[in-house]
Amino acid sequence: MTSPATPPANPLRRTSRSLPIALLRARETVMGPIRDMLAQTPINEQKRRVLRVLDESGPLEQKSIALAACLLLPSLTRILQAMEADGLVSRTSDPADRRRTIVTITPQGAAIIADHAVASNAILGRMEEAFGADKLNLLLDLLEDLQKTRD
Amino acid sequence: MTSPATPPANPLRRTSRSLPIALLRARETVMGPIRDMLAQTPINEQKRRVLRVLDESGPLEQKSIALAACLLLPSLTRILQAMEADGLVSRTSDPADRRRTIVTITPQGAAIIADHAVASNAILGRMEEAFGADKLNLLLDLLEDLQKTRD
DNA sequence: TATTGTTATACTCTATAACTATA
DNA sequence: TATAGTTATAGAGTATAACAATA
Repeated sequence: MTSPATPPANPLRRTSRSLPIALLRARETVMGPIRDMLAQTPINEQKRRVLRVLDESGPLEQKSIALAACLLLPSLTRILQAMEADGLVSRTSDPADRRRTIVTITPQGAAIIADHAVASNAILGRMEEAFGADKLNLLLDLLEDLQKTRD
Repeated sequence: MTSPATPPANPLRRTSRSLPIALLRARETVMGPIRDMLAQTPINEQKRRVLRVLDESGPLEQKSIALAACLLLPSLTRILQAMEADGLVSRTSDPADRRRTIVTITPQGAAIIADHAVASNAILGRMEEAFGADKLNLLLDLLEDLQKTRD
């Protein structure tokens, strides 16, 4: 006998089929070489996400940055204070709605992201080779779709 | 004109096509309702991962738990001490190699996981409905494949 | 009255190194 | 000499609430 006569009424999925766990494991796999790269630069994962978002979208209010970079506003406040002190971003209050703070990436901040691009693309290239470019694109399509269900 | 005549030499992918960022955003999307569920139970995300892994695999040494649950060994040490004090797991040293500690889920630990199953499966059911069961399975297949590239 | 962002606080995980016990 | 796990420590993110300024 290798299994009970009656399975549990509400069995949980195997952890490899649990989306939260599978996403986390996949992210750890992917982040390994990227963490090695970041260790040689003056920013960490969170600051890199903030710079990537600003570099892509242009100046943004903090609430939008928090959503796009997956950070809570109190965390982002502290991170941006450090980044502003380091000259990576600048902040001005929005003249149209002075509750809002508009954050802009500085040339120094953009330079760090540009410096990462070579190493970053090399890491992705190796991953495409190991995993398959078609599968990688399909995976990114599905992840993008999934994000759209976030209201 | 909507784009510069010559793009940067090493442009970075859009953040929605950056695998680390896309995986993180997808995970945040998925974890929303699961965090609501966990808030009503006596365990947090990390402890739930540990219990899920032990419930699935049976007794394991800590190094294997750390890998499967995406936790560092020092973090796991502290988490398991709390979980043992709460009666969710038990630990014994491996007689075959006394450096190793074998961790086993207790009936109380298994009961917590079983209690989660109904709510957890309901959450996944809603996600299947919003996202599509076929796409979800394809996504899980790809994530499982990606994990295999982790050596 | 609601929203944006800041501050404060307690908790927890991360990351690294040093250490113990065992092999 | 290498490995499994623990301890120590510094740093940082998480989560929540309370608060200020603005709309």
